[in-house]
Amino acid sequence: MSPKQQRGEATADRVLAAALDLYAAQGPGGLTMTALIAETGVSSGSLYHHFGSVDGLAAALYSRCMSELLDALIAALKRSRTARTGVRALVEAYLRFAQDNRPAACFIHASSYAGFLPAHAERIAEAKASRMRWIADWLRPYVEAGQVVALPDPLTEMLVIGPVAETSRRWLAGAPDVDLTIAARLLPERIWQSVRGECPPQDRTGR
Amino acid sequence: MSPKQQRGEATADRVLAAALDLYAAQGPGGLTMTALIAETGVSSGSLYHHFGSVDGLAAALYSRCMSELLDALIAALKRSRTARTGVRALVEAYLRFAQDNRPAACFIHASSYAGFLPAHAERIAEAKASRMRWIADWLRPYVEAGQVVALPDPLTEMLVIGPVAETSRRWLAGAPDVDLTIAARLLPERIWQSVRGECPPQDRTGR
DNA sequence: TGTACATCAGTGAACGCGCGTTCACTGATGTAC
DNA sequence: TGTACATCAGTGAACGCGCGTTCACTGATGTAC
Repeated sequence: MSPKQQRGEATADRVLAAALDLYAAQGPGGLTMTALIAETGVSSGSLYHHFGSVDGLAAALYSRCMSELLDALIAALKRSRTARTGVRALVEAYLRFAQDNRPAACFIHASSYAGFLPAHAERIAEAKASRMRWIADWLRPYVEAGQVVALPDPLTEMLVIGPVAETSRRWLAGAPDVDLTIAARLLPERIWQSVRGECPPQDRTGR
Repeated sequence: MSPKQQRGEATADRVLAAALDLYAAQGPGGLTMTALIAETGVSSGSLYHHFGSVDGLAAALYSRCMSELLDALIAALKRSRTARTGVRALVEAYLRFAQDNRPAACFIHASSYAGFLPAHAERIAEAKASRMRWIADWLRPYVEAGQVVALPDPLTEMLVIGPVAETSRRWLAGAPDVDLTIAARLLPERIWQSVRGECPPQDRTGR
């Protein structure tokens, strides 16, 4: 299922790229084996050799797109030195990812909690878990210091990701009243207000 | 397309109810004309007489579910007398709706921005628009008084709905770490913090 | 360096199934006079 | 109150299409001796 030769990996990559294009161009329902075979020239047998089924292919694509998104978020966090700038950077990075990687963002938002997920849950969790842990680890010290509010497990994530996910979703759907540039300017501070703790930071280095 | 006789409306209702059940039981992909015909005993011709196509049926179902959700939110707002309690009530009502109307919430969250929406956009907007306007009208005075932050059009909605939509979505997908009761206790105040304005309310009537 | 062999990668015709949709039709309901 | 007629509601057999998947096969790659 996972390629053991270079050319195998190459074709798998090529197929996934084409699948994403297809999805972006035709929407859900455009992503079919038949279309993928026609588009890439790869044979059906080869497709099944690599992905096992349509759901397997969708899961692989989802896993890949989600990893890219999380990597973008992590990269943004790495540049941040305070809780506030970190949270703000997370928000900005998410919105920028949606703008720069429309097809991937589309696929992620449409397939979250879709049919193929239960079947390939482990495969997907594998890619997500370590990256989510990294983000949680980054945040933890600030929570312990009281600069970020302490909430049961996924609630802080909901507060930060919720508004940007909803904004992205609506923008991706083509809503004319959503402007990602304006959102990226105004949402970060508002979202920070929703997760900031009672204690301000003790020491302020830098300007 | 819209029924002109009582029995017509009755069957349309019965079909939509069955469609929602089918969706809840089998997920997306379980909602097919074939399955609906088998489930309800209504003939295919009758189905097309009322809904025109599968997409038309999905649009009608979406429109109905969304109206129910928005009505629940409006009902919650009607009981509120301050900006803070209103926003908190909105959050609580959304989460309660998800818990009490799982199939409807499922369908709404999965189909938002799905394939059938562009085709039947007007039909859906019609049901949504007046209710959304009601909510916007409720909020406006508080925005003008500075108790709720003034943001470009959909951003306040994103801040309020985003976290609860994301929380519902994950709970509906069966994530074990999401507890709607805990969310309903902790999210309202946090979300209020994200949309509150600079000016506290001038007069406080009541206790 | 050459050969033998196991594994991986890729082919493409063929399959059956269930999907959405159509259409000529019958039966029920309401309305006008 | 009765009749005629238009419209609405509902039937169900039949259609073709494109989907996901299989399978017996060939070709390429890497590895062991």
